[in-house]
Amino acid sequence: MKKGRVKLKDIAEKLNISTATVSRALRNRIEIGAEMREKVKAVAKEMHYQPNFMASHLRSQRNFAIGVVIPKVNHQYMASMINGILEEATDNNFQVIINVTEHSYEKEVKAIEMFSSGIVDGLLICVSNQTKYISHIEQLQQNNIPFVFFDKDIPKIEAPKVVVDDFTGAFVAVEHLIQQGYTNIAHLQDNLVNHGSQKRLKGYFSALKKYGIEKNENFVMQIANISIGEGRIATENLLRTYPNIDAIFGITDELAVGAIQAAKNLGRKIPEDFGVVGFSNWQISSVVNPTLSTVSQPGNEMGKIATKLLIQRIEDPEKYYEKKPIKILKTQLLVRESSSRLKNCLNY
Amino acid sequence: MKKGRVKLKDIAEKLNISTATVSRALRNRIEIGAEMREKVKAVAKEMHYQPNFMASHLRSQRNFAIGVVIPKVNHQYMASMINGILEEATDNNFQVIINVTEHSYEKEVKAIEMFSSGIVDGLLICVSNQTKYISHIEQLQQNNIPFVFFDKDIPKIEAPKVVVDDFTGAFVAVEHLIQQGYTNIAHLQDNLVNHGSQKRLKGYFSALKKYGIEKNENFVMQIANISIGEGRIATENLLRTYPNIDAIFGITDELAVGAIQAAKNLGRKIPEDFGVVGFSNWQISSVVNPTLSTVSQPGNEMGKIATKLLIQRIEDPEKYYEKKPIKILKTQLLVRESSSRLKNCLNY
DNA sequence: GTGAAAGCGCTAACAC
DNA sequence: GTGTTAGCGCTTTCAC
Repeated sequence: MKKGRVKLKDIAEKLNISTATVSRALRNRIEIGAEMREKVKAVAKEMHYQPNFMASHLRSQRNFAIGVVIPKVNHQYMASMINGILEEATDNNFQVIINVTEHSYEKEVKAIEMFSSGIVDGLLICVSNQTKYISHIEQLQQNNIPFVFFDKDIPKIEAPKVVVDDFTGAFVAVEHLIQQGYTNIAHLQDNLVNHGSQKRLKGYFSALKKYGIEKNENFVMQIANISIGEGRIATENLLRTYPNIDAIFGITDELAVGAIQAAKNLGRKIPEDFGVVGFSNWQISSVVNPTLSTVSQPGNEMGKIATKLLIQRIEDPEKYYEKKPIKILKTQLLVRESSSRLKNCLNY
Repeated sequence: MKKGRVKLKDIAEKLNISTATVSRALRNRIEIGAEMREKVKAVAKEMHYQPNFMASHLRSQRNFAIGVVIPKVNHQYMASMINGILEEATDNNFQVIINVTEHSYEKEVKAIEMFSSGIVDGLLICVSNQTKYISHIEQLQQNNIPFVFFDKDIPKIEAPKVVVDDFTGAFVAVEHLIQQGYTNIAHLQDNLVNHGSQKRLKGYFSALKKYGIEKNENFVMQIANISIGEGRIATENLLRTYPNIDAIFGITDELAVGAIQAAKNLGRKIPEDFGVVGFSNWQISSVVNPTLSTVSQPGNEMGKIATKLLIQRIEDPEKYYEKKPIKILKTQLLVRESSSRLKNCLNY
């Protein structure tokens, strides 16, 4: 596209053949003899030919590329999802283009608009936690662009989805705290916009209920901008107001690490006086002191499944048009030091 | 591109005007009257028109998009670089497409080939630490595709570069350890393929020399696959073989955190008996116990500068063709607990 | 097997 | 101001 780029025509002229023949030879079409094919390929290589995506895909209406929209790539779990996506896509000869929205609704809309404009065959979407409106997603459906939600779910929209079982993940985490003997368990939440967050909240309440612990709405803190520091501040405030709180379930590991810091600052002994469990198994969770118990999610598997679903419907839209499967993957509780009050309960 | 996608022609027919007028109206060209412009825009919106990137850019030879090639997005520093890139690009109305190579040479080549095919106007490249061959980069130059190296430098290639001062960063870190009274300072390295790594090694040697400490090649450990675990294992081996080692300078925070774990496992008191300094200021460095001193790098600034340089040469290739500036940014030593043997030296 | 020609959706040059 | 026309680089009929 820049001046001087080698194109099919240049190769054709050099060999005194037509561009059609060159195009066919480079794409290994059977019509072309082996001899000619090799000759063309040799010249193409020699001239450093790079096919022009724009042109070929404008013509063929196929890209062999998928777009990925994600809010952030800041921890183990996200990284493993991307790995899963890349592995599955590469196996199917698809390119992957990633667009990071930084949890901004505007950037998400822009990213999806950009991907809608013919650059990719389909989309893998993980919505930001600021996404309250969904018209940009509905537009995808109207434009017949296949997409699959992963990690984050928007219940209102009917589409294939791959998510983890947030409810059970949270339930098991809180149940574990209760079984370890903690009774006044607070919960650090995000802004609760996301459906998964709401399900984790329900899991938290449900576990309390099962063990006959009365729920206290004041024990749930909503934190708009999640960070270790915010988790620490929120926990310090909580513990000053309600000194009887003896455990924290954080909706992410960042908040949970903040809770550990706060508890230590206030002289609580972890896990003897105070228990903490996080969610997602970030790298920090195995480094912090004490190490943080957490709910790990199968990121790689999720990326792979989502990508497979997407490619299926790219390859055969009619066949999969009606099918909107929702895959719910299991989480795993990793018990580390921050919640192992009883003996022999560490499993990681 | 999918069946039924609305195109310029559909809008034109509905309004009984030409596609050219529609195109101009949508792009706010002055030739078009305000009334017509609004009418066209309204219809376009109503019909959910999405311009086709492929077509418009094939025609105009301009994308307003830049590609980013990076090995991994796994820590604070990388994330802040990407933020810087996104901020600067957005300010200039450029889209950003990111391709993660996972430190694989093959993926890097594929990513660059894909970006070379007209999808973006220019490239921001951070090479992987496996990149020993450079023909894929040279091809970019032959194809006149503007690019800027950032973070990682390939000395052999003449191109605009934005890097940090690895030599001084390492020098200051090791000097700090010496000033804190550590004398047998080992160094955990990566595979030394990367030029920046080599410069950090030189900085390490140079600081030792300045203070009359004889260098010991056995104190430098090369680690192929960097991780916390590998850092721990390497340090344990080092300390068993050379018990007199009393400090570690790690080329990344991951290795340094591994060193902290190893030293603790072997009963060394940090920072009293043993000092550790890392590089890059990952999130883990402020969470680990004791907190890790590290050399922080101005990621956001680097991303911004690299993006600015790239956009300059996209906008005006002739003017900047000859200029291949090399910007070297300053690092900052953050002294935390892991190396603060003397009083009042903490600065972070 | 190979070439000629049309056209993917859009924009720019040129008319009027 | 607006329409007509050509063509970006490629793939794909349809001839031969």
